[in-house]
Amino acid sequence: MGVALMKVKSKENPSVEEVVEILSEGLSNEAIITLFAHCSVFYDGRAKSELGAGDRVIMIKPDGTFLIHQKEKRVPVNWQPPGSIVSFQIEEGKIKLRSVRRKPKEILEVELLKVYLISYFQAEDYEALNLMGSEAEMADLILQNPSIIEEGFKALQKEKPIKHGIIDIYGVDRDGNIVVLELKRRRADLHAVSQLKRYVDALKEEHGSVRGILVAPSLTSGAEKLLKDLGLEFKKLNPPKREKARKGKQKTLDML
Amino acid sequence: MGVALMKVKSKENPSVEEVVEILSEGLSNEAIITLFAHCSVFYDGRAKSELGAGDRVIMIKPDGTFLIHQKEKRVPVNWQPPGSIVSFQIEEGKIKLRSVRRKPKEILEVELLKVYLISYFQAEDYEALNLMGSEAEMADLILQNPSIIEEGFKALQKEKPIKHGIIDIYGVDRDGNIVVLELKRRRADLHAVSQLKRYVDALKEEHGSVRGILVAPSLTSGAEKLLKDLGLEFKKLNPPKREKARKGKQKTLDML
DNA sequence: GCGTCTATATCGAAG
DNA sequence: CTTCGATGTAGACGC
Repeated sequence: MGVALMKVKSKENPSVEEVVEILSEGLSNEAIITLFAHCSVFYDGRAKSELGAGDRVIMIKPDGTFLIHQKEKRVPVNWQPPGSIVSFQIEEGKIKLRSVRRKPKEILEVELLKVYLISYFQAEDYEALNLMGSEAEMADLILQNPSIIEEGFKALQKEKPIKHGIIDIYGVDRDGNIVVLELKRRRADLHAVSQLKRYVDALKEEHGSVRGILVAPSLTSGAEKLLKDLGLEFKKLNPPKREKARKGKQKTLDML
Repeated sequence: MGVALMKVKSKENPSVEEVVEILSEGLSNEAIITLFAHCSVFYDGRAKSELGAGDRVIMIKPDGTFLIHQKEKRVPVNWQPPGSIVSFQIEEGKIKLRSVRRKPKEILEVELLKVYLISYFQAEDYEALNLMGSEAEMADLILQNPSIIEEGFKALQKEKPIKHGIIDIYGVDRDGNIVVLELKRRRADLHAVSQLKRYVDALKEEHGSVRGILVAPSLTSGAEKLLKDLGLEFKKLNPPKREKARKGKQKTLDML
């Protein structure tokens, strides 16, 4: 017995039975389910939280993602990541949604006090994001054109694992000194300087003189001071916004 | 002329005119608007991205938050943060949503090729999340009971600003040595050790011997090695999951 | 699986 | 406003 394959289904002010029906259908159809509901939320896992009753938007994705959004902020107030298992039960005439993550063990429970809208969407999507301006692209730019850093710079290795961490770019300058580059796609802060220092210190245990260069569009005031105190250097570089080869799944003949 | 104040409104497979109507109503009503739509997305700002046509869920919050979710992953594929200004226009019979952030200048554009569902929700919510198990609670625990760290430890200051950064907890041990605590609510990594090292180094410029203790439930293998190499210490401590005083806005008589 | 690191990170607190 | 550090960070990539 197959469930009707509808692209979209929705119901305003549904009864408990209708919520159960649409929820079940959405889950078995691998649809994205959204609810507008008055609800309270409980979470226990890496931390623990309680959220008293209020109106929220709930989204359940076919990959197990579970999101609860309040009317403000970019981030969900509570959530469960992909791979979580969602289920529901009825207690005293109210629906309780439950999402469980196995490792680490985390449980999210939503008590639906009133559902204003339930809907699902059988989304088809074969496209992936093409993002330009990442740190990876800064690295590509430097590897293709090392003199951007300084005349005579030669890049020897990318993502070189060392004793305590992984160096973004490892190379030598015109005088043969070892050079460590730490790249940041945005304004670099104290954290970035400490990271560079850690790499430089690790290499200094083996080589004599090691230069450390922080490559970023700019520095915070504190980063600039610390960099100077530690004898490290700064090279201004903006991340390039270049088109990349398409990575997303393409609709091919095989899929039809 | 006032717009009818409905808590929820929705329309499946709406016409362009109906999308415009519900969108306008939702925006002026300070509602959360969601769309199920086949769309393509363009973003330019701190980075730049393109996303070819596919089915997504779009959410627009009254605070300006703009989210575009694909059917997988916990995070939105594109977004705009709170404070952004949303608008729309019609081009060749298609609706184009546009969200602009002023600083940094960022633009998000969504071309709606087909809308399967549009809905809005006049959400009322006066509750804030009560989260237990944060780093702040570890700090409270230590300040209330310093011997948790070791016999004779005395905490002198919390969040002490120093030359390069801010120390979580600053104190002295039974022998009068300066002690720096760096707290982590989860397994501590290389970054945490580098951070502690930065604070210890800064204090060493003024005081003679300074002890650094990383306080966390556990350490990564690399963090343990680096900690030992740097002569720093580890104290195992789990973040407590304690109830906190309510912080959320409460419905009070004044509001009625 | 763990370890390491990036992110259009977002968010909040403090100066 | 900027700086700084936490986050139930999530996600990716390597081993």
